[in-house]
Amino acid sequence: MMLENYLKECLYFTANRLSRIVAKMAEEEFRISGLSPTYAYLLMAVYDKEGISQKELGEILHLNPSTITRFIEKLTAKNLIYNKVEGRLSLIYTTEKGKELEETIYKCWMNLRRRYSDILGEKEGDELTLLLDQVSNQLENKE
Amino acid sequence: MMLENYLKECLYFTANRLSRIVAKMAEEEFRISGLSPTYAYLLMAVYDKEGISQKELGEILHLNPSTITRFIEKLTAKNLIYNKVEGRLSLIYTTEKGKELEETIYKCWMNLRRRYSDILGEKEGDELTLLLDQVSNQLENKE
DNA sequence: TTATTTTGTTTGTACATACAACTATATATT
DNA sequence: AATATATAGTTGTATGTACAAACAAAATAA
Repeated sequence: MMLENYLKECLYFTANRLSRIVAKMAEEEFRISGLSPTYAYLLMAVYDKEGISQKELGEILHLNPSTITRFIEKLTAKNLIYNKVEGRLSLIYTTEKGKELEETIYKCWMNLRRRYSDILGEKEGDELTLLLDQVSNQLENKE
Repeated sequence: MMLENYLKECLYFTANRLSRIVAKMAEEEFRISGLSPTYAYLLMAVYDKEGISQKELGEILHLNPSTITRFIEKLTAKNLIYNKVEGRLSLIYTTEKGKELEETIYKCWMNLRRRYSDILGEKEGDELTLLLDQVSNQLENKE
């Protein structure tokens, strides 16, 4: 069998490739917010729950604690969030400047969605997204 | 709407998450080869065509030229491949030591496949993989 | 034949992310 | 109350990958 077939029959390879393609699109769409997409999503999580802990952020975003720490650092440096240490917890809040970004981020989110929907079809895009979510859950629970 | 819904409705987020989960599985399965999966795939591409150029490697693996250069460096340092410069091309060949890895890599590839098939179902896993390949092609051609 | 453009590769730099080891706080056990 | 264990966050370090700019060779135009 030819190599290309091996590759396209490997979930690691195809998932990885798709992820890079979509990541590039997402970076472009979020550029006007001045943030890369994951940072924007972290902010969204704080809009959703002011005073959220880092642990919760990690759970929602499916990122490692150390990654969260690093993201918090950067967003704090940009003066978009701040944290209040409460015992061993570090609770995260948006600053005024952070709040001002909410509209923009939401717009980016919509633009990204429209961008791939235009190519894949709205229904197909949504179904794919849902499918990937379910598959991830399966893979994470079953081991 | 709650944030978690926004996230699982975003292809960037779900594709990225899946990719990280599968990447971790793949790294574990390829560990016995001493290579991370993408390096192993590069080697497979050289098995498939001794004397392949870096450009071709990039096209097959869907990686940037600069990334290929870096991978070549590492695999050369491990004495698994070598290159022959031919004009402006750099042609890649496997060394003896590289050839010895072929069996092992193939086994890792199979193990990885079995591992996620056991969770997702063989048919479902294959269909998903094919779907991701098609979606990636769509997204890359349509812009 | 020289000058220009194109093509393939490399180098510097940057970023998202992870893991392992560590620190600090909180809870449970003796 | 003192000690042990669990939990939350941080720090050092590593890795895969990309982009932009540089470089070198080849192809084309002058």
